[in-house]
Amino acid sequence: MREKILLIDGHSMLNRGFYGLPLMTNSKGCHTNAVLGFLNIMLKVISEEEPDYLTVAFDEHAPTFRHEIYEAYKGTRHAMPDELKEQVPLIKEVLAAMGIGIISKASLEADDILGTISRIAIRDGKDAVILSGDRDLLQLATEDTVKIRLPHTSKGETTVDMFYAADVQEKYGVTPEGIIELKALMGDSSDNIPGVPKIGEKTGVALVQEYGTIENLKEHISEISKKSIRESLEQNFDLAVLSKRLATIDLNADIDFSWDAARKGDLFNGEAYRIFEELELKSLFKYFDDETASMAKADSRPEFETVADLGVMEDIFAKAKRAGSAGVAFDEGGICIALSDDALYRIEAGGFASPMYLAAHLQSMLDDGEGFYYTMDIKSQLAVMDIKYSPKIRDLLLIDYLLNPLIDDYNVPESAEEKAYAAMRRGEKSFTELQDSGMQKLFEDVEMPLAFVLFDMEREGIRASKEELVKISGELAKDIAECEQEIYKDAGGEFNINSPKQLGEVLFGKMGLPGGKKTKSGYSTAADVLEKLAPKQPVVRKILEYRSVYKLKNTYTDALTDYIDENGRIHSTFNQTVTATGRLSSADPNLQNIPIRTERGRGLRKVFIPKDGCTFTDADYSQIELRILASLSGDEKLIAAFREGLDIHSSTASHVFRVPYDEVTPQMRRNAKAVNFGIVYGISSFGLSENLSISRQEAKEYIDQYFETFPQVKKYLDGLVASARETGAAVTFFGRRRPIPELKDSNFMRRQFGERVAMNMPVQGTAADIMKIAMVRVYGMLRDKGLNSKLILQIHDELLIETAPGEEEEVKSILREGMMNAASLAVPLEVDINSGRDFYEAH
DNA sequence: TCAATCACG
DNA sequence: ACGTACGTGATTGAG
Repeated sequence: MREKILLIDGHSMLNRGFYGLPLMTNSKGCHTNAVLGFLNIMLKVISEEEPDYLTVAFDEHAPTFRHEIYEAYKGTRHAMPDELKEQVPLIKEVLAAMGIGIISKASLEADDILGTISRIAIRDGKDAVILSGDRDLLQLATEDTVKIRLPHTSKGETTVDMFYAADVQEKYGVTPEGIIELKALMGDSSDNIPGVPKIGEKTGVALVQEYGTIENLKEHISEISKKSIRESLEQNFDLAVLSKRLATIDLNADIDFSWDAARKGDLFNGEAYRIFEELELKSLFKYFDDETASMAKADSRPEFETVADLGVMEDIFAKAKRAGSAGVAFDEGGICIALSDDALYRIEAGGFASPMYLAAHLQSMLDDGEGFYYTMDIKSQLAVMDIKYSPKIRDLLLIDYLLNPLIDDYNVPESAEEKAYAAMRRGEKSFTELQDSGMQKLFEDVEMPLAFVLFDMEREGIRASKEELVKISGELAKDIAECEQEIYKDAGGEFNINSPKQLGEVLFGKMGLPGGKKTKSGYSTAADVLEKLAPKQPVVRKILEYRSVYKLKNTYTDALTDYIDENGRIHSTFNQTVTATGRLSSADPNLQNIPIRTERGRGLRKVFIPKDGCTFTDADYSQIELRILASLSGDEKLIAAFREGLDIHSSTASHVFRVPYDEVTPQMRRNAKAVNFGIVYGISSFGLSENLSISRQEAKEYIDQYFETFPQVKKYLDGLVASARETGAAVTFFGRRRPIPELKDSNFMRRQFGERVAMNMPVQGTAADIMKIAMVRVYGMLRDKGLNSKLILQIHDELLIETAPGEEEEVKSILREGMMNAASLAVPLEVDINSGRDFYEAH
């Protein structure tokens, strides 16, 4: 078996990775998509080719000879985006860790290096495989020793095509050498090769097939029949000569290459593991054997000294109390305290050091210590040790979230050791950054205390009646079966109604319903599309009915039943670090999307009941986002409408449609309501027209009317976009920040999205801030007054309290006071309060 | 694992 | 000439 070398075009593959995967950041905000894309393709090809040698070639940043020629010609090069640039050193580090040789040289381009090594391989009797995203490299293919592999994505699947000389001939109609001539004529914009004007792929291939080389072509220009081509060649032949020089890969470059240095070793070694861990490329862990992985993990994990002696424990607590700052974390087994790199302690529970004893010591440290105590994800730790809030606790996870709410994984370590260590290492620095960004108050007054509130809400949970749920589920099942049969009858056969693909085929194909409008990968069968397409079709109505009932059963009744614990209660998780705007989210199960808009769905709320003797008290902000818009924009008319206590949608309708307030029709109010939503979402005439099923022209008129009526709102929204463009972020009234990288995107659509986000985030985010402040206040008042009522749910603008007997009036006044006075705006914050014997009644 | 769909604010 | 309303989470089918 001949030996084989895999040669990789570094920048070209990094480029492919970058544009092939969506931008990803790890918890440190560092972009890694190009690195991951590069590695995925490289590993795929390695497993297919099983090479004995491996080398990656990079271009140097300094302009090379061939670049200079080109720049002299055109004067520019495409700038690399920063998000890609920062990944160049990363991939080099990764490759070095994997023991893969890198070659680059100031005067050479990567393809010269690859070309030269491929010829060295031929000379030494070995095979060469070249991996690149650049078709230019096809000129290097030979009959059976040098093979070019080009990645190629279709339908989301990446395959790496294979080219020997014959394959090049077959696919492109020219020999590998002919590729050079072809590029000389047609150019290559991605590779900065100009080519000859008017000559594209088709003409180029024909000319190369006819004349072989451009030198020969030059002799025969007069024979070319097509006038425009002939003239272009006559006038621009120097461009062809230049392009040929640019396109020709050097096969005898002066490089340092040795087979020894290129030999492939163990790619998945400990060093590689650690660097993947640092970059948080978790999907690559699967390539490592368990032993390497656990060794690498142990190596990078800080060593904590186990403390079991009571005297030593007290010493450490005392030392921590005097420290300026420390990292702290706990689990059921004990407390980890990180004072410095050389002072890492794990205080073990056991014997006299009971969990209660440890909790008391920890609490005393947090209350009376001189410093600040950084931890990571406090809410998840409270379940094992009941610690009360102290202003000296600082949660690094919450700091990281405030610094950048867009990160999808904050990489919270599993173990208490690593939490304490990370908190110690990064705590102070990140906190300073937080101060510099003006979010200290938001952090200390809102997010930190809120974490403790949320923990209590999760622990309390909400009672749900299993019997009732099972009963409803049975009824729904019956309806589903009925619907199903009727649909099959209409469709003339059975199929899977839940498959949008099959449903589309039946509706628009078999049944020939009016043209399937919206498409992407087939027909859209979304409710609003079907509604517009054929609102009167009985099948369509049945399908929509089927879907809604099916959803009710599977997503709500059945799923919720499984979440009921032995005390008959459901405990959701309130995520504090997932949304881009500062809102909370609820999951496992999501209790923020329990049906209400249809009566049938709303009935489900009857299964949520307070514990025996209690009632529910529910409070929701009325139109909080529009009140914020009025207040922050300072628009007098909008402010006046709220101060006068008018119905805001009717008021908007009367202004936009120019009719007296009392003569606003329900239709006008509906339209105005959609306009108000549109304003908050960052309006576009298209979006509004879709939503209201009106023409774009009409939608535009509504919007123009709106802005004419409320000129300050217009000015405010324009200002938001302008300042977001300047600073790269949108900000709420309380200083919460959301970066908007889309505003700088080269893609028009994504830039537009960025503008809508710039308008929406300050409004939605300020509402979220106010609600969080209200929650901390309400929780504090319930506690300070020694009440037994508990805050149990938050649904963005709504709070639900399980109210203890006799506390009804006090709870109402706490909710009213806590929510109304959470912020002082130019318009009053109004709160609607209801009570009831179940969630249905209370809201 | 992703796209489509739909529940909520 | 593009192709869009803002923010979430759960379920399903299909690859």
